[in-house]
Amino acid sequence: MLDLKFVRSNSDVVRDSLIRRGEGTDALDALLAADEKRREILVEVEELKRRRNQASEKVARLKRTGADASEIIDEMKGVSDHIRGFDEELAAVETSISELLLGIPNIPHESVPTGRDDSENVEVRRWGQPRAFEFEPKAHWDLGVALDILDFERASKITGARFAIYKGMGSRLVRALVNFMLDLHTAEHGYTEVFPPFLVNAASMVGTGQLPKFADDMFKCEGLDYYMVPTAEVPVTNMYRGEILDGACLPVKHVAYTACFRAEAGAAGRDTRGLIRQHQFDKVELVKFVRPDTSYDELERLVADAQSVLEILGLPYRVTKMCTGDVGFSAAKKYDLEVWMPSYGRYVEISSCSNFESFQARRADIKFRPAPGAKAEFVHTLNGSGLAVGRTIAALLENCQQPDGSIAIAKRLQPYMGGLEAIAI
RNA sequence: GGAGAGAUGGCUGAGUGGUCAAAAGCGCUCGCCUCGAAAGCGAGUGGGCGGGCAACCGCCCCGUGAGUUCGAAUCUCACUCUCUCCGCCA
Repeated sequence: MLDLKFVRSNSDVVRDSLIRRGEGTDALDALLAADEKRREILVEVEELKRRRNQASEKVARLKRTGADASEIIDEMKGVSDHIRGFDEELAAVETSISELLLGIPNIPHESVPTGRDDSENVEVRRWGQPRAFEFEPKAHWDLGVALDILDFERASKITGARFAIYKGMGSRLVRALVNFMLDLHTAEHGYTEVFPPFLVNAASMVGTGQLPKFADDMFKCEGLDYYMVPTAEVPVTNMYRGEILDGACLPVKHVAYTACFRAEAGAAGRDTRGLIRQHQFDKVELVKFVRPDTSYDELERLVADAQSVLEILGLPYRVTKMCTGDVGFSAAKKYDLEVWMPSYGRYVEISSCSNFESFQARRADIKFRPAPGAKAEFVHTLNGSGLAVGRTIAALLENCQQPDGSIAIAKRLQPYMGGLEAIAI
């Protein structure tokens, strides 16, 4: 959410941002009109309330001395009715203001390239070489089923499409990757581990920006105000909702494993095979709360932390900078890490690292006190996957497959796999 | 699920219809004292919104939302959360 005062006094900046994102500006115009209307009502109703307060004071004084105050009281009855009417009008305008404001996306950082969609994202760098196979490489869904470590058919029986069962060493591999990633980020990158609830309330979803705009993308528990987390970003960022953090504690860095649940409403027919697009997947997420003047440095470090997972696993990847049309609703700047996926013959997103500046902090009311006694300010929040486990497994199966269909296990992962060097039949 | 207690500022905690943004204490900031520090003493110290060039002025906020009243932290109702006891349970 943007600051209403900022929008009012910099409407041209906001308008330009919407145009750069390829969005309409009707909501902005409606917002500016509602804001003006609100201030008109406010001036009138506040004047009436001032009169009422003065009269109340007078009544109190008169009553204390035992004098009669009925004349003032009768007069104020009319004023109070008037106030009630204005207050109702005001509440209606304020409701529409907050709805409109919640629907306006963040302003992209100046370093974000202007572009219409993902085709105009900018590649920043590459690491590693896609392997030249001396045999016909198989897709991970074929490899996994052949090794009996993935079972999509039974998963669709017990639940439905876009679910998977990991079995045997496949299941072990999930556990190994989660543990490896958590160990790496806590021990080497200074993150504090968190294990949060997998269900969150609507206020949390609003806080990080999933609601109200993206209600169709997630699963809601029927009859309850609970949503299944689409990413650990939601519970972890909202841990500090409504709080003022001690400036001396910043940056606060958390790493969390959760299962993630996404409805994938707009993705019918896409990535229907394999582990790439599932309704349920596992992810280790990095979340930071930082001082505003450090947030872009922190974003670069966050990307480096995520990259190191791919490098240790020996998976070739590239980093792309999202353009204004693909940066996402809440982010001011976003990098994607894309891993080489032989079955796709291209790089596939495996991590998304964003700086939200104060957009989420304002929605979730997360502040910090820069120094003892100083005025509290909004923190900047960042997050990134470190990494998505399902896609990591897909990448490992495909990139580390051997001619006989077995999978070589990366050195750093072997201790987590009970010393296993390869998954074979 | 049943019974009861509670929710007040950065924290502890008083306030049960009329100058209450709210006592007191702690914490914090500044000053005095000191070679320096601690202690002590003094002053200050919540947030949001609006008007004004500014000094400043006004409105709102005591878990959330409705209501009663000329007037609500205080009374009524609903909800949420926390704690205690009972039941159930991985």
